[in-house]
Amino acid sequence: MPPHQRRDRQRADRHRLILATARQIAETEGWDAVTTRRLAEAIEYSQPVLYSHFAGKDEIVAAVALDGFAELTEALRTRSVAGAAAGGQVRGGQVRGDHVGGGRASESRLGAVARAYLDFAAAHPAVYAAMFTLHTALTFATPQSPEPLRDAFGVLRDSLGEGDEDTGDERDLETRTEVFWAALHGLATLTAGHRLRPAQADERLDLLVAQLA
Amino acid sequence: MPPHQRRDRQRADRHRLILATARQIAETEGWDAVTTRRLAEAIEYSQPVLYSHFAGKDEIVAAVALDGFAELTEALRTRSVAGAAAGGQVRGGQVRGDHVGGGRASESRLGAVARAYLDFAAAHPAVYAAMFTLHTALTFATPQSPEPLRDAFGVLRDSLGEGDEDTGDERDLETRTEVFWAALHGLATLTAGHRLRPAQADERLDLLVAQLA
DNA sequence: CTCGATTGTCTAGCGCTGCTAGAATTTCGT
DNA sequence: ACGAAATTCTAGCAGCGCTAGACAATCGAG
Repeated sequence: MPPHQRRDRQRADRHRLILATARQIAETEGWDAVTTRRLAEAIEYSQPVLYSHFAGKDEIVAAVALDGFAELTEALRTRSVAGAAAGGQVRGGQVRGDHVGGGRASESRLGAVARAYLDFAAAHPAVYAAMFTLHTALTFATPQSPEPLRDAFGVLRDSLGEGDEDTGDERDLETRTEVFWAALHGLATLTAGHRLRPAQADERLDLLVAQLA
Repeated sequence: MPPHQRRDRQRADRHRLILATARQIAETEGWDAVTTRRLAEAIEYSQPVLYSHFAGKDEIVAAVALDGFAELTEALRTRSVAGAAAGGQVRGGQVRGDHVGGGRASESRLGAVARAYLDFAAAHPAVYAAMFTLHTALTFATPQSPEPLRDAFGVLRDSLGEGDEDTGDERDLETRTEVFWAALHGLATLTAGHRLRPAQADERLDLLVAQLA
């Protein structure tokens, strides 16, 4: 009955093209350069086409942010196990191609996750800005939060709560995770804004991990 | 020879009026509502007058941010000594009129400063956004940084380095201050973005202070 | 295979933004 | 009181997000 499959597939492709193009422009020239006219020209369609996929520019940014959360989660997961094992080379996903930080001989799982987080923010500043700085209408810290958001938070929590498995204070673990996340987020944004001494990045990370362990 | 004093004074008044109005609109309706037309109408002048005081809108935001740093420094200083003493009521500056947090019976100086920081960010979210989130062209972490910026950082550093006065590691103190600031900034922004559980604010602050002490 | 209907796309334009050139006005020194 | 200088305003430009209505391509039925 429905051989509209091709049209649907083409439409989905264009959907992804819009997001990838928006992301690429944002990453190279900043989000201010991502205008509807510019984006439409880049995908070789007219502006109204964008609005047949997304309700508006905000929704495009939100979609990029959501993808970012999924990629961040994957990066944290990958580096989490790698860091716990030996700190081996990282494969797959969005991280490949970036000159990721040290990959130290032996690093705590907490340190590996923290480093992965800051590496992600540094490697994809525009996506990170879409996730946190630009006020997308994504809700947080509630059951209504989209899945990728809660997943990312979950990896952070797991990396904190591995030492004391059954010590009971799960409420405290949630709070510790929030503080951990806040510290990482602060380091990420202040670093991106050139508000911290660039050379001391590793020093700050080590200190943070030491204080939280 | 120069009785232009009145004109100069009026001009300075108008300068302050512009900043105060911009800040007020931003604080009540967000920075998006601060347009040059809106601002010009509010001060009862035409738009070009704004450009005889500031090079552009960005410079207005930057000026508000700079004022914010001075006020933050004062708030931290005040609450720092108050917290070290007994945690008494706070007076003066921008904090008056706000229902500042607890004012606990006895709190560490570190805790008092941290609380003052988060209170400031919560009480003046638009100013705090101008200081950090909006990408003003203010430089940091260099000798060229404007004085109020280095002052605010200095208060944080002092609150961290009071225990071990002459233990030598001043380099480490600088790094500890950066991490402290990053954690506070992360808590402030994530809280403002409703990304943390509102009820656990005190819990997070206590945990952070305990980990850094 | 053709034709009407449906779907998809584009052109053109609205109200808004930050910003500025040049005209009109006010204020000043003589 | 008048010409010069400083100040302020009117009007407009290019670009923004977004949308209505005209146009073109594709589809299903006869």
